[in-house]
Amino acid sequence: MAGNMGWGVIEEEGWRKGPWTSEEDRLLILYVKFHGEGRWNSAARLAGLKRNGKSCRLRWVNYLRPDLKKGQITPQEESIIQELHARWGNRWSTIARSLPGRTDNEIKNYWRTHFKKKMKTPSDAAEKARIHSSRRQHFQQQQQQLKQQQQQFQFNLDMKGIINLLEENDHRVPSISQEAQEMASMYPNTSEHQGYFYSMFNVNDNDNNVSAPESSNEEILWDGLWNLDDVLCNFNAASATSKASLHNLVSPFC
DNA sequence: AAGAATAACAACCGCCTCTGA
DNA sequence: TTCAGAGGCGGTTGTTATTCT
Repeated sequence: MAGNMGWGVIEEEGWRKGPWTSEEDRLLILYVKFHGEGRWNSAARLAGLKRNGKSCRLRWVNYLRPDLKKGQITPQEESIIQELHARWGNRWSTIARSLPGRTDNEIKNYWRTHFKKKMKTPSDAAEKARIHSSRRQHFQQQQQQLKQQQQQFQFNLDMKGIINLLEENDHRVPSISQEAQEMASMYPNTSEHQGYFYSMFNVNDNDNNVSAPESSNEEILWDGLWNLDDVLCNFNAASATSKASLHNLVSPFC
């Protein structure tokens, strides 16, 4: 819904406000994918987002986290919410911990729109709300699927563009640095590029988890990734190893 | 058909706590 | 011990979508 909400985008002291764009979402997802959650002010800076840290955190926690459960609150969840609210009151984050995939914001909104209403009119409001919610849910699921398909398509296009540019430059720099060759020997079951990538991001062949690079050089490399212009600009001056790592960094997305 | 009412929820605000220098 | 910055939390607002009259 955020994308089509008509809030004017306010710029205050350089910070953007209002609804997030799909591009901003994409940048934030990429940041978290490689740096992990936390250090949200850094996220804003490194990802090139003109958002403050709080806004980044909120967007991730309430909307972008991959483990979020989409869809209607189930009757089981509803009864849990009622029970826990009776016990803890408006401690939404505490309640949310008992409902995996649900956020405190979501539960808070649900409570306000459902239970407060129910307390006023205990008639057939619940049934009407359920029907209404079901219809709305169906519509939203369709819209969500469509949006995700569009975003994935655009994302793949972007990444393929980067890959193509990297490959063009690969032809101009045929030699592989000694470091890359060492990494290739350390990871004999992979290409030298993958070996460097794995070592750089602390992953192995059996591990899909990727952690953030630690050294300052790697951070510089990482920072450069966030802006395609920067990538291309730095590329001409970068080592073959760095280019290989850049290449492998974006490959999984294509 | 049109306007009013309501539901839903993303996003912001302000306060509080925690943590590290 | 103090202080500043980061992050967490609950309350609230603003907007769109949908239903009702």
